[in-house]
Amino acid sequence: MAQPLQDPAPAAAVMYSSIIEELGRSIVGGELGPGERLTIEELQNRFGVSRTVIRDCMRILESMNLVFSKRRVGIVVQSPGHWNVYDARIIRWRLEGTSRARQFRSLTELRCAVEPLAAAGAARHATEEQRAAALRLAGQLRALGEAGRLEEFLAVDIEFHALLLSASGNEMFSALDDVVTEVLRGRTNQGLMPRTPREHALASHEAVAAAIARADPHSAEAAMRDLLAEVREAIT
Amino acid sequence: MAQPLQDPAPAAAVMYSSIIEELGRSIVGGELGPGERLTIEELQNRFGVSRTVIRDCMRILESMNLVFSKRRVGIVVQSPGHWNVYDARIIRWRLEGTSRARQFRSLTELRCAVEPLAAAGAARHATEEQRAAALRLAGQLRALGEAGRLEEFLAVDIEFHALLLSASGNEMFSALDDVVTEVLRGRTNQGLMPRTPREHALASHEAVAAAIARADPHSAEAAMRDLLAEVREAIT
DNA sequence: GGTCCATGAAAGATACCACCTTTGAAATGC
DNA sequence: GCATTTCAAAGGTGGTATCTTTCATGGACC
Repeated sequence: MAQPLQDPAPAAAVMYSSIIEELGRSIVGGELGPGERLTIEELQNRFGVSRTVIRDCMRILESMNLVFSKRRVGIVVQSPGHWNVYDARIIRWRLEGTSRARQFRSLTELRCAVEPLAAAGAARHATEEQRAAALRLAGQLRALGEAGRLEEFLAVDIEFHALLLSASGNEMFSALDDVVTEVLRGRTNQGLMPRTPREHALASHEAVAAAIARADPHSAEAAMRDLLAEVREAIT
Repeated sequence: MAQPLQDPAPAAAVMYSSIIEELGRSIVGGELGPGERLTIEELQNRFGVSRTVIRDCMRILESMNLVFSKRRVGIVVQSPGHWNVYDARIIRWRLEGTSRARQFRSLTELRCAVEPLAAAGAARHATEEQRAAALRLAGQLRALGEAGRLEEFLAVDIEFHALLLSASGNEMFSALDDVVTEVLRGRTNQGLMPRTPREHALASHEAVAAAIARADPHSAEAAMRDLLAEVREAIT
């Protein structure tokens, strides 16, 4: 049974994923502009794969509204206005490319819009466990923040916000947890965060958690708005 | 060449779209529960099409995270938590099915979250034409509202809100115009709207438009929040 | 006899190929 | 300038090959 091939890299996990990545990035990055045409045959040659694989890729790109295909014409790149900008892959590609700053700003603004209502929702709908968890996480945030342990602080912060979104009782909100995670992570990595979290931030996290714990939607919403105030100022 | 076949084409515009519709609806509607398995062969027989078509469909459903496929296992239905709930088709299917009420509530809440910030954004970024259009539409709303012409009122209302979203300068917001349209239309059709729009609604539309016209983000946001207040009360 | 791991077989997705059909843009003809 | 023809490219079919995962079988060891 000697496993001669220990090769841990099945690499070609799925053939098309790498093609999707490359084409998606080119479109989102703007190297392939709206109206530009591709053909299946051309892509076959370019990537050295069969028609089937290219077709699969086109179906996927089509369902993200990055392209559409017409007979006799080929595959046409769509203009940005048509893209499914909530698709996780498109969000990722935009954050990787030259439009990072703009995308980051959009996501931050979206977060600022959604989180206050998510907090109110959590105050209404959270389970007992979730309310307890919110208090616990807010406590950890203070401890880690005052100790200046930034990385752990970030991890708990992400957990805290994800908890609120999922407790909000609104699946459209919980689906945004990746967005919020990305924004929080980006803020820390870009050095937009103070060396040690401000007292104000710690206090408002605690206020949000407390309001959720005592099922007080109005206070939860207000506290979250307060928490986000400085974030909003930074982007406007 | 005599076209013997005038056949008005059995609608099957594109083959797979109807299959996607049917399967998507079953999954979203819950007839196909999470973990349930399908195979390509079985679907081939069921719909009487070739493997290629089924594969194309699976690629699309997969990219919406409604299913995932594994070798030797088949195609497995994903649990609702994984779905791309911002995909226009999924939103539509959910609104058609038994989960309509819940989905409607979620979308309304999302709208309430986003529109105030969109209004603020519009006050900052709108073009001169857009500012003028906002004022004009608000004026039309008053006229139509006072005249009790509900259908035209709805159409202009939809146009007004779509304008704000697209003028907001945030593509994540503008991508939600379908959502807002759907919510507005639903409110009217479900008889949630008063016979003639309330004075308060007319006045706050005007206030939003005026704030945008004079590039006053804070007032625009506040006026929009005021406009949405009664909507929010209705869903909580 | 019961538990555990190796082995093999089978099921079903992934991938490639060759070929036919349909569509609609563009060239051509009147 | 309109109708007709042409034809390139996508849509669709079905066959074959490959690969991965599961599941059942069977032997070894406790």
